[in-house]
Formats: sequence, C-alpha cells, structure tokens
Amino acid sequence: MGKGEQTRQAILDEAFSLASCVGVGGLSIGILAERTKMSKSGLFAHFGSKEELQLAVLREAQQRFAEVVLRPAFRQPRGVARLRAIVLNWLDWTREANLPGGCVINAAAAEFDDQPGPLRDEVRRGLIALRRTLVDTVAKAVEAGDLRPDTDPEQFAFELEGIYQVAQQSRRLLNDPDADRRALFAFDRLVRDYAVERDKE
Amino acid sequence: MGKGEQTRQAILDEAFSLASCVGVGGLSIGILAERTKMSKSGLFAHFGSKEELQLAVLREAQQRFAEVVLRPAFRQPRGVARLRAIVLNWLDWTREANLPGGCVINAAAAEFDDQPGPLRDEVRRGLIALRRTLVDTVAKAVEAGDLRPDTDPEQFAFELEGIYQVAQQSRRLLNDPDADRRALFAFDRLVRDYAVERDKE
DNA sequence: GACATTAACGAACGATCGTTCTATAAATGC
DNA sequence: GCATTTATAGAACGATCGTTCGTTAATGTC
Repeated sequence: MGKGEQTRQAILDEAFSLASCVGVGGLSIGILAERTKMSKSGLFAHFGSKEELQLAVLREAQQRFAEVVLRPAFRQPRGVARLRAIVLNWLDWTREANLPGGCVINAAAAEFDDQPGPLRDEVRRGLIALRRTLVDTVAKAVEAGDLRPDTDPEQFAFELEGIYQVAQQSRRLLNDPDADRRALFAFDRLVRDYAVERDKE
Repeated sequence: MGKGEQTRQAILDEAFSLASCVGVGGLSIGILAERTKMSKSGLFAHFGSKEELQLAVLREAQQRFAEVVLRPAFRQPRGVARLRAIVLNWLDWTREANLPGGCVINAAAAEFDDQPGPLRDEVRRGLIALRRTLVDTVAKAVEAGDLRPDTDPEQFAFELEGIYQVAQQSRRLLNDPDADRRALFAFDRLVRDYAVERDKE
C-alpha cells in the first residue's frame, strides 16, 4: 500500500469515528484536518470534495458492517442459528467497529432520508442490500425447516430491523441497560411465532 | 395573541417543517429568515440564540405529537382499541402534522444521541415521556383484560417503538409502499401473542 | 393623538465553511 | 543518485454561519 492509500485510510478511520458522533453531515474538513494533524488542503486533496469524503465514509461503514456483522454469522449453519448470530453481532457492532457515537448507518438514514443526492442514494443502496441479505437468510431458514413454510421473509426481516433500531435508540438515548436483553426477547418471540412446532403433543 | 407571539409562531411553523427535511441541527437562521421574508436579526431577536430556536422546535414537535397522536387515541376505551388507535395515528402523524421530511423527533434522536447538551436532554425527555405513556397504556390494556396478566408492559412498549421506527425508515428511504401494512401486521402479531385467549376450545 | 414599548431592519463582526492555487517536500521508479 | 511523479503545506478566496449593535418602524396604552 503506497503512502497515499495509507494516509487516505488513516483519514477515513478518523472520519469514521467522528461521523459516529456528529453524523456524516456534521463532518468538517477543518476539524478532521486538526484531528489528523494535517493541513486542510492536504487532506482535501485525497478526496476532491467533501461529498466524496462523506461517500467514502458511508462505503467504509458498509464494508465494516459486512465484515463485523455478516461475515462471521455466515459461518453458522443456515437457519435460525445464522439469524441469531446476525442479531447478536448486529447488537454490538458499534462496540466491535470503532463507533463511539452509535451506528453511523442508522444515523445517516435518518439524516438523508429526505435530501436527494448521492449521499441518500448510497445510504439507500446499503440498506436495500442489508434488507435483501436478511430476507435471503430468513428464506433459507424456511428451506432448512426451522421456520414454517408460510413464513413471509420480507415481514420477518422488516421486524428484525425494527428490533435493532429501537434497541439502538433505547441504549444510546434512554440509557436503558436492558435494551439488548429486550431486543433478544423480541427476536425470540419472532422466531417462536414462525417456528415449526417440532414437538407438539 | 400580540404581534410578537404571532410572528414567533409563524417562524416556528416554518422552522418545524424545515427541520423535518434538514434536521434540527441543520436549521440555519439565514435560510429561515429568507423563507419567512424577515431579516436575520429580526428573526433572531425572537429566540436569542440558535439553540433556543432549536429547543423551541423540539418542544413544538412534542406538543403537536401529543395533540395529533395521543389525544385523539385517548378518546378510545382503555385496552387494545386505544393501543391500536395510537399506532394508527402514529403511523401517519407525519402527514397529519406538517412534516414533509419525516418524523422530526426520530431524526433528532439519531442526531443528538451522542452530543451532550440541552438539545439531547430535550429529545431524551420527550422520548422518555412517550415511552411512559406507551407503558401505561399497555398496563391499562392488561387491567382491562385485553392482554394477559403476565404481559411485560415495558417489553411491549419497546417493541411498539421498533415497529414505528422501521416503518418510518422503510417508507421514507426504501420507498416501501407496504411499510404501513407490515407495521400493522407486526402490531397484530404483538397483540395476538399477549392477548387473553377468550375463546379457546 | 402623544407617548412608551416593542418589533423589525440593515450593516457589520469574527469565525468557520469548502475550495482553489502555487510552491515545497517526500516518495517512487530507473 | 537523479528525475519524475505524488503528497502535503500554506495562503487566500468567496460564502455563509451565528451574533451584536444602533436605528427606524410599527404597535399598544393612556
């Protein structure tokens, strides 16, 4: 990795954790230059525009999400076990990745949902991909015989995301120490409702 | 209402719908002055600081939420009927109130969850109050005999908020036309799981 | 209708924003 | 080790930010 790529990545690391606190829209080249001990212009040259930097942060977030949440979970066998692994990794990916200020992706989703442009498009693309991954994973859990054949994977994925979002908010804003426990409880209820009743009398 | 209060309210109306699009943090006095056809300084005088204006917007949001979502629902009898009314009003309160860019409160929650200060405190206060209202309403549904006595109102309210949040995101960012339907489906599943089985064979 | 009060304006402030340009320093390829 | 490309710094730009100040216009009161 050449020198250029190296500092670019260092900047991105800093931008990533900063965005976690102030949001992707709240990023400032001046502050970022200060934190990385670079000049504004030197830092700027790596991206060409602020928007390009913001896009890079969003892409970085998606990549880390895939690495930290999805990839390890896919080592679990298809079915509910894999789904549960996703939920568990998901719930503490803000600790795993360097996200002191909470989930960048969720924050960006709320921030750009009504501001057309490349940033919104990027967030949208990422969330659509995530939704599809979830739907597929649920569908495979049906195929594997863990969930009932009449399960609606879209509905299941929809509810999964809701559980994650409220957990995030409860933990960060309401300081609810039970947020993770409640999220897992909700997940279990979801699974139980759609589970194949293997041992009914 | 004197002239002062009158224009203050007009500014607040404009700020409210603007914040819906760009977020409470994205509000700008210059742009707001432009939209209301006032001078920056004239507008500024009504609030004394930008932060005070932002706080006023947050309080306005909470007040409208109580009026549009909660108050009408409380005309329903205690129990699941009232809960359902809350969910229905909640799901389209962004249409009812003047919120072209989505739920201000949720956006602010994501925006300020890691930025200590009066704004975060205000958002937090509002969401805690909402949570308490939901918990109480669920508890009353238990008392009324609609939900099983072992229902955990906190858990129920937790899941309700998740349903709302994912519905909001799905609708606004993913352009999912089925978001509301899925949210109601999730709500029904929630109710069914905790419902007293009145007519079991 | 004169007077006190309040609301609104216009100009300017210092700070910061993203961005551009030119020049120097460092890294790279031979 | 030299030449060339690449990375960084520094200064400056125009724009916008929130805020302050002094003045004028409008409102409310007796």
